[in-house]
Amino acid sequence: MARLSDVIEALIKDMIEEQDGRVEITRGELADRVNCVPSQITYVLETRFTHDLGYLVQSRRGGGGWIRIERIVPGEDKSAYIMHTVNSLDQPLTQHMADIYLRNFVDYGILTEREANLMQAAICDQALAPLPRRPRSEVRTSILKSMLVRYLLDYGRESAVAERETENKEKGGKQKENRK
Amino acid sequence: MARLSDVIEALIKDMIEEQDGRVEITRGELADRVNCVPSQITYVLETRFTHDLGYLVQSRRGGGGWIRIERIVPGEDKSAYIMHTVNSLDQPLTQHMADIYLRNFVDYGILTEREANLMQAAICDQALAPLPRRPRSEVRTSILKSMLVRYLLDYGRESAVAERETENKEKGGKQKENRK
DNA sequence: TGCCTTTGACTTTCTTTGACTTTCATTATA
DNA sequence: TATAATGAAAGTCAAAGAAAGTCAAAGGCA
Repeated sequence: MARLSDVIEALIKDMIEEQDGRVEITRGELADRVNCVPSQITYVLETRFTHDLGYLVQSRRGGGGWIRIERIVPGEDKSAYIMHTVNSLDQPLTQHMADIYLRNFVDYGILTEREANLMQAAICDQALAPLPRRPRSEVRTSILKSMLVRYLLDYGRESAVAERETENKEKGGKQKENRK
Repeated sequence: MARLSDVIEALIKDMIEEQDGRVEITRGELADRVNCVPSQITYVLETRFTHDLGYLVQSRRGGGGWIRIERIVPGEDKSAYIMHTVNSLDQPLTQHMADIYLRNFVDYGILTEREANLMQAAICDQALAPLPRRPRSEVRTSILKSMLVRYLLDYGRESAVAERETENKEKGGKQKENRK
């Protein structure tokens, strides 16, 4: 018998598929649809929509609150490389090690120097100075993963837009703004 | 959707933009336009138009009273705007507050959406999840500042390169490709 | 038996509302 | 003319509302 969590997972994935890689909905509404308590949604998001799997999850509390789940566009050239790194990252990272990863990305033409610099600024010792060493290296890993997935997400969208535009041009059709 | 506060925020920003960086209006009239109680305007001003975000809000009570909202830093000078933020930021930031800062940058064309997204990924709750709430907000401030400063550094370098290239062109000299 | 799942009571974060207070300009009054 | 009354603002603050988050206990299943 299908576990509830599996049903929720499938539902979310369907919605993501239908909606161009991104869902925004209230946790409560999602819970209503499958008749479960809201906290179960949280559980599913935490266990099945992780960075490693290429998802970003955000939320906002209070009136008008929501949860948002976004997924990278798989199958791009870059994405395999970056996701491979994301998946292999599971140990705490020193700044030095993180720098090496970033340098590699630049050397292989995956990231521009600017992009790498920005990421470096987020995970350098100075930025994380308020933290003791222990959680510092842990959170460094987490931040790096988050940024890499985000990068991929926007990168994928951009190429998708570019493709669509090329198609339109080929068809000689006129294009209209389709991003809100 | 349509959180009232968001509508009010957008409305005020539009008015500021149209009127060259400053609006003067009665709180009551603003409230009437969006059909809310006047104190909600106060709430929006307090949360979205603070000094740190680059605004100066003044008001006068009594008959003929008004509120005035003004951008502190002129819109054209991107680096001044970012520096203002870096300098005035020193309180711990919730993700929600950080998002407001980033959206402000995007609204004024200081960061592209992608750049803001990338920064957002570095300071979102999901990325900082390994941390307990207390140090989390503190380190968020620190990371954001670090990224903004780095952004400025590279931004400066880039405009310096652009300038140099212009100079070279003017001299008719040929230029070396030194940046992607 | 040990790991997932499921549940629900309780907490925290944001937003909206409204009753009450303070301040100011204008007008009326002594 | 000096003061008092009036009305028109904005300010304050706490309560109610609307979400999501947390966490530990209970339930299943390999």
